[in-house]
Amino acid sequence: MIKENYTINSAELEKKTEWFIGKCREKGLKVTPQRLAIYRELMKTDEHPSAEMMYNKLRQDYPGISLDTVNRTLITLHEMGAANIVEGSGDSKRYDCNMDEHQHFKCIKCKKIYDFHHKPFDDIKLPPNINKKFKILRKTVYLEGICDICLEENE
Amino acid sequence: MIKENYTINSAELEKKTEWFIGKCREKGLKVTPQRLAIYRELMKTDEHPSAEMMYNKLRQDYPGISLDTVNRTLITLHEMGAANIVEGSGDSKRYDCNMDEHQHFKCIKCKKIYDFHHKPFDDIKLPPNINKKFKILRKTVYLEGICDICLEENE
DNA sequence: CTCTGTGCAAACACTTTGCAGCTAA
DNA sequence: TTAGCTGCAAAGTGTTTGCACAGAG
Repeated sequence: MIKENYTINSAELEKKTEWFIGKCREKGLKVTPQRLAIYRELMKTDEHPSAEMMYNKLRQDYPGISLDTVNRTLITLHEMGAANIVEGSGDSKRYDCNMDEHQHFKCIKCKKIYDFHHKPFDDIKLPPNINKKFKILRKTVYLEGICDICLEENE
Repeated sequence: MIKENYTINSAELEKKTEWFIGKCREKGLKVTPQRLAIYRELMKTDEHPSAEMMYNKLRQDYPGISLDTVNRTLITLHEMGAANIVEGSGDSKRYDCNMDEHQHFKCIKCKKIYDFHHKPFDDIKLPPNINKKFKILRKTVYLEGICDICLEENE
C-alpha cells in the first residue's frame, strides 16, 4: 500500500513525544526545546525532509533556531534510533561501469562497496499498485553493514 | 557470488574500449583522450570510485586533466549508458522517523520520496555467503522512477 | 553547579557554471 | 571549419568544526 497525505493525530504525537523523552533520558541526552521541536516536526511530515527543509519550517515557530542545530540534531536522532537516513542520500556520488545486473553491499565503517550478484534479487516482483501508478526505472536491493576486514579489526 | 580483487585483462579492456568508441560515435560524442582515459580507468577498478578518487588516479598519467572534466565525463558516461551511479550517493541527506519496516520510491524528477510497504520485500532472503562473510545491518529495497504527477506534466 | 547543547562564523567538501581557447571529426 | 570538449576560476550547495555562552539536569 502507498501511504499518502500522512497526518499524525495529536494523541499519537504526544505518545511518541513521551517515548522520545524517555529515550533521551535513557541515553543521557538532554531534552531541549530544539530537540523536541525537531523530533515533533519530523513526526508530523511524510516528506522525508532534508535538514534545510526542516530548518525553513522550524524557523517559523522558533526564529532563533540555527541550521547546524537541525543538522546535528538529525544526526543525533539517527544515532539514538529515533530517525532513519533515507537510502539514496548523502556522501558523494560513486561510479561503476559494470553494467551487468548486480547488487551492492556497503561497509558503513570503511565505506568500501562490494559487488555481489544474487540471482533472486534480479527477479523480485514489484507491487502491482506501485508499478501502475509510477514509472519504475530502477529497482535496487542494497545491503549495508560491516565487512569482514572491519569486523576483524574490532576484536 | 562476491566479486573481489577484480582485475580486467587487457584483451577484455581493449574489447570494451572498442565498444565504448562505437557507442560514442553512435551518440555523436567525441572520443577525446580524457574520455577514453576516464572510461578505461573506471573499467580497471572495482572500487566504485568517486570523481575525486578517479581524478587523483588519473592525474598521475594525465597531469593536465581537471576535476571538472572527470565530473562531467562521469555524468556523460552515465547518460550514454556506459556507467552507473551507485545507489546511496548524491543529493543531500533526507530523514524519516517512521521506524516501521517500509520501502521508498523516489521520483527522479521532483525528488519526492514516497513510502510504501510491500510485505514480500521485508522477507527477502539474503544470500548465505554474504550473510556469513559480512555483518548485515540493513537491507533495503529501493525504487526509482517518475511519479504519477510528473508523468502527467510531461504530456 | 556542571557539562551538554546551541548559535554563530568560518572552514570544508563536493558539484556546477561561464567562458575562452582547443581539438576531434 | 566548427560543434563540442576541456581547463580554469568562481560561485553555489550542503555539511562540519571551533568556540563562547546558555540552559537542562
